Amino acid sequence: MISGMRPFKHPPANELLLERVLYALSDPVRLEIVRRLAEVGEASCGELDGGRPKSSMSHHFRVMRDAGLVCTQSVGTTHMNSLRRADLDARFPGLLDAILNQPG
Amino acid sequence: MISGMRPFKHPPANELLLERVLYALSDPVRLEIVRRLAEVGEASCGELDGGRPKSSMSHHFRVMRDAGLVCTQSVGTTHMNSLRRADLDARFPGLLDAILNQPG
DNA sequence: TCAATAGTTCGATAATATTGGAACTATGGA
DNA sequence: TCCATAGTTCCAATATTATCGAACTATTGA
Repeated sequence: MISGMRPFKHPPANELLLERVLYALSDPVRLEIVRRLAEVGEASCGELDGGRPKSSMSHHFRVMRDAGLVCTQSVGTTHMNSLRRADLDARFPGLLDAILNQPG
Repeated sequence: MISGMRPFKHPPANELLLERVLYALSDPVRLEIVRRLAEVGEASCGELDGGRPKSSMSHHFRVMRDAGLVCTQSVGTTHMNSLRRADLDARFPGLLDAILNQPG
């Protein structure tokens, strides 16, 4: 089978909204996930739940996807998530780095 | 009378939380107010409502104060608001500038 | 002292978000 | 084919937030 099933909706970089990005990052769980992704590059959903229920995690990932923070793609039986660094940097220069450099 | 009545609670710089700051800025009304304050330095509440009811504005200013974004002090019969730039820059270096430099 | 102005606080309502269980889908492996 | 794994979707319950009128407080000026 050709990979890349599961048509997750990822908004194009030029349509990302600053407010949405800030909102997505204002939740401790999501901010931690973004930090982790910045470190490790990519990770499955399961690797990033802190023992939290899958449905809750699924919700948080959707918020981050809708905001344009992360990109999710099917790889075998897991969903790999990664930061949309390039898109974010293009649309909001310096923003992501400024946030990730903060204590927290 | 000695000025500076109205003991508004302004959290100390070292206690500011990144999540709270991001949340406060994730609302279009508040983000616009912060942008405006960055331009004009300081302004009363009334100068920054966009025809919105006073009670709504009061709510938004409180959110921003609690997050540590703005400082409010009584001046005569008005409340003057200003960005807590120095405190924010000390606690979250580069964050405020990065956000204010964004389009939107 | 009285009226006007600026803004807060209270209270109710509506809108939005978070949480998590249960059922469902898709994939890979035995 | 059957099972386990990974995650989504659906749903209901709870919690948080936003909005705005009305009543209240503080300050200035007449």
